[in-house]
Amino acid sequence: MFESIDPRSPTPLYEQIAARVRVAVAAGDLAAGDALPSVRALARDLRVNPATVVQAYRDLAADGFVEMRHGQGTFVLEVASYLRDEERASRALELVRELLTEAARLGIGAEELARAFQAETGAEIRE
Amino acid sequence: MFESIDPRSPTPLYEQIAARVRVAVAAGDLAAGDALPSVRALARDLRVNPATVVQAYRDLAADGFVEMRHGQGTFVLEVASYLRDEERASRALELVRELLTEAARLGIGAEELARAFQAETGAEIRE
DNA sequence: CACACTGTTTTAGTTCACCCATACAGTGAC
DNA sequence: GTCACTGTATGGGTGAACTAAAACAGTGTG
Repeated sequence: MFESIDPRSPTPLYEQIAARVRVAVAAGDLAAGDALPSVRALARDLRVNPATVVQAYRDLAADGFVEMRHGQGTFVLEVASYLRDEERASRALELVRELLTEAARLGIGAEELARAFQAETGAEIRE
Repeated sequence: MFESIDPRSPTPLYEQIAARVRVAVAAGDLAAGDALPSVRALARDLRVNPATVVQAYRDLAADGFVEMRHGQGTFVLEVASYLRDEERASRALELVRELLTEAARLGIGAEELARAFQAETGAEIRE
């Protein structure tokens, strides 16, 4: 589930790990109540220090995504499940609208954004 | 022109200074060909080290906003259209990256965003 | 030339985010 | 209790970003 962690990426390891968990939850690979890999197990798999995984988990806990239970494990919370399917699509639309608004303020049009989006994600965009 | 610099702000001093110049240019307070305050003069006014002002000016020069002439001063450039395009493209990329980061926090991937973008702008996107 | 301005370069100190290592503490099965 | 797991807490090493200081170099005037 957490194969591709890139130590040379400019984004910190703990953020990459947290992002993986968020994606897994959003994609339904992890449901509310499910246990995440233990700190040590995941650290071993990713060849990373346990404290780094802890930092990722702590961030997720601060956001209300998961709950850390001393001696038991880290578990996905209910709240995370509302971000699914239509809800996700709607949230995506909202984010895109914010992007377009902010861009318009700078005189940047949709075409320019499309190019940037394509450059960043590799997606092919046509007008 | 550069009164309000806040040393306690989390945004670096040199970025604050550079931002002031951009605003001044955008607002027309500084026209093409105008000289910026000298490194030392501005540093004295802002009670900041000259090297800090240099870094701000260097950033602006790298963006094509100004030109630093050894022994003469720093001058606002004619904003050639291709430079504006470059600046716009760079800002667009920055905005898209923020979008992707924010989306990732919610477990929303690039694909979902591409769909939303297409729905909102009518642009055709292919993977 | 000297002089007073301009930007340039180099070096260094401070701070902070990131990551790691290690010891500490709770939980549950046996 | 003991054991094997779980998360917790503390301190340290590393490197990058930021700011500063000082010495170096170009320009134009008299």
